[in-house]
Amino acid sequence: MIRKGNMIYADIIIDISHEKLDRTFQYKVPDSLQDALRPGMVVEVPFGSGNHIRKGYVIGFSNETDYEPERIKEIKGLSNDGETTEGRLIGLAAWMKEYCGSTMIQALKTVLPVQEKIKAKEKRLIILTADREAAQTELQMLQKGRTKARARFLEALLNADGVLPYEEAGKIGAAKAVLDYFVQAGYVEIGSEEVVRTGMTSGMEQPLERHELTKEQYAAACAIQEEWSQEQPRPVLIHGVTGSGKTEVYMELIRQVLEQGRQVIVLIPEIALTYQTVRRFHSRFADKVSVLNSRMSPAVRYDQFKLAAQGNIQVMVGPRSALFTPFPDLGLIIIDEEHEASYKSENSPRYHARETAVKRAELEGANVVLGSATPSMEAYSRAKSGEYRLVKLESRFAGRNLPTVEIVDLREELKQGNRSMFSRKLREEMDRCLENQEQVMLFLNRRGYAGFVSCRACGTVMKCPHCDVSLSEHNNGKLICHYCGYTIPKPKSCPECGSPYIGGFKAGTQQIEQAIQRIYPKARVKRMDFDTTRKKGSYEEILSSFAAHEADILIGTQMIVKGHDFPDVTLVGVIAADMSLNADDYRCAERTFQLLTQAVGRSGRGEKCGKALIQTYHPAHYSIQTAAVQDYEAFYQEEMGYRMLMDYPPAARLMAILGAGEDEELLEQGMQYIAGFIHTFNKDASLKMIGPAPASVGKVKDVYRRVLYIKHNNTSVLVSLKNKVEKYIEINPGFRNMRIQFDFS
DNA sequence: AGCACGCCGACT
DNA sequence: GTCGGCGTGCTC
Repeated sequence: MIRKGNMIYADIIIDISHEKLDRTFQYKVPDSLQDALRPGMVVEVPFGSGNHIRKGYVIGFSNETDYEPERIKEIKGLSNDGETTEGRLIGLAAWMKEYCGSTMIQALKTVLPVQEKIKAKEKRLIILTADREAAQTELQMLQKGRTKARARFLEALLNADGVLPYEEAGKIGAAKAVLDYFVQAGYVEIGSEEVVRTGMTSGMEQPLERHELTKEQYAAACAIQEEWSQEQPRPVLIHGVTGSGKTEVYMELIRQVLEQGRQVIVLIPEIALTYQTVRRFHSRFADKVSVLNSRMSPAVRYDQFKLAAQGNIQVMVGPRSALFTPFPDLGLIIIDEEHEASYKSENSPRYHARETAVKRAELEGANVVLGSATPSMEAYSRAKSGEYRLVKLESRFAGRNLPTVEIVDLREELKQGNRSMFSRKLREEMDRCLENQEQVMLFLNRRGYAGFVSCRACGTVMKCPHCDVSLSEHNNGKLICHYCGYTIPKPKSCPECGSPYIGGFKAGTQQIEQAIQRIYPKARVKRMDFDTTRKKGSYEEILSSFAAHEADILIGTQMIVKGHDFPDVTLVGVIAADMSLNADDYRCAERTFQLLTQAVGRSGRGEKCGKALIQTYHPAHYSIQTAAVQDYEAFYQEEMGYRMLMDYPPAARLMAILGAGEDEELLEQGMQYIAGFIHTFNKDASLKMIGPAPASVGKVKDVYRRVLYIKHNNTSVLVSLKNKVEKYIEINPGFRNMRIQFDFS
């Protein structure tokens, strides 16, 4: 945050330990601190009627106040412990507020471990120190007198054998004053007992196993070290084909950082947080490692963070939120499978772990290493421009060859009269596999699926002429673009070839399962999707039972293509590559490429050679063609051309303004007003505005959603525009009954 | 969390 | 009346 001139007041958060104090207070900035004070700094301020000196965190500045100016106190000075981990995290929150478009409170709640009702991290106890007889006599005295609260309290304490949890005192109606009386009189003491709620660490001790790095892995580690020795080390992107052993390189880097006495955060996609991944880290770094996952209660999570802050662990492995582990001397942040969509937060602040990690590393003098077999367009374009350092791992483990990939044209199948979900080629291959007692995986890439309409004869997909994304079919029989709002009625026949076989794409895992069971009644089939994995642990269960060859065919969505090696799988069938290819957003080609590359890589991981079949109506599409031959570079070039042509990220920056409200008309009006307001800042027409349009999920629980997109090649232009819109919304009461959020990509 | 304020019951 | 314990609510 940049300060313009002298600021009179600073917004300060007092000690974040209590929910009630979870708001900002304004303090005067003394002249002596005018230049030095920055958001994230820790200061000492007088607080409350007793003017007790407390720690506060500076989160922003202003020149105005709603409070009576004469009652505003002055900051006493900088806290002597100056920079703290917490303070730096608050600096990160300030950045998130600015660049991800959220309120400061939302950003703080994301970044700081202390919130919700954390059951006293340190359990406080009231301990009776006087002997019981004296206490008994005192109790009788109190009961005779009018000191009811004191009597009540002492009685409870005696009944509890002289030890009472601190919270109990409040429950039985004994205020602080009552307690103080007894402490003063020497009857009781307030003691504490450390109660550490452990995560999941026991029973995993294993001997340290150390793998020798291959030549290539060693070279990669050296290249990264070389980058780190630079004056200003850049983030490193490891582009390593599947099976090239990125994890081994991570392990080596972690070892080096730990040796320097610094700590490491390892982010992995939620879906990959399996027992096996975790064990890998455990077997290498033993009790230095702790693991976070989103199923953990806030209390357990809090304890994990505390262990980290106290230096009891040095490596934290976890999903997106593990990024905020409060290590005192963070040395390295690793983000594995950097392209994964789960690294982007769905709630405000809608931060991306990659960008946020780079920022945190910058604030704390740490390094960042990203890894992927199919890097995101964002990361790879930065690596190309030199903003990131690119390191490649190109060879696979010996004996593991690429499976042969075949693309099946579903339009041909229709011409030949085959209207089932499985092409003749796929049937043939499945027959062969099952006969040889090998396993089959059938993959349905439904991610981002939103009901596109296509022609089954020629493959034509109904697209928006302005945004070049697929139109989505709505209940009212109309086709809508979720970027600009363009709407047309659903055509009765294909506008290209006139075929009447035009319609929505309907295939689910259940239908596939039923069809398979009809064709292969003897085959043992497992299905894996949201329904079958809802129960805790069932995800692991299905995968390990399939790995143990307890089933012949596994049908599933993207969950089945991550992690886990299945040595007996020799055939992977992608039922309809078009499902992810024709999603209604600009990233669908990228996602399809990533999913197909991963799916193909599942086949032939054992000794036998593997095969993969991709069924599609668009056999010539570049993401399918390049995925089939695993040519990332070719894909990137094509895709980047499209992004540049259409001004989509990373070629330009895209800010989405998301509106939600119960009244559809008011919401539409409000969004139009915002569009009009933005228009006044666009005299030079450098901003490209599209929409407002109904959001992808247009209505959730009777709340309507609209979205407005703004494109510009400069992030800071969009950020300052966001700030203007925020003010505009705050001033105009018409926006009271709708919620506005921002999302940058 | 800590402090003041104001309510209410008992005792001068 | 007035003293003092005890619950409530505010703190820039």
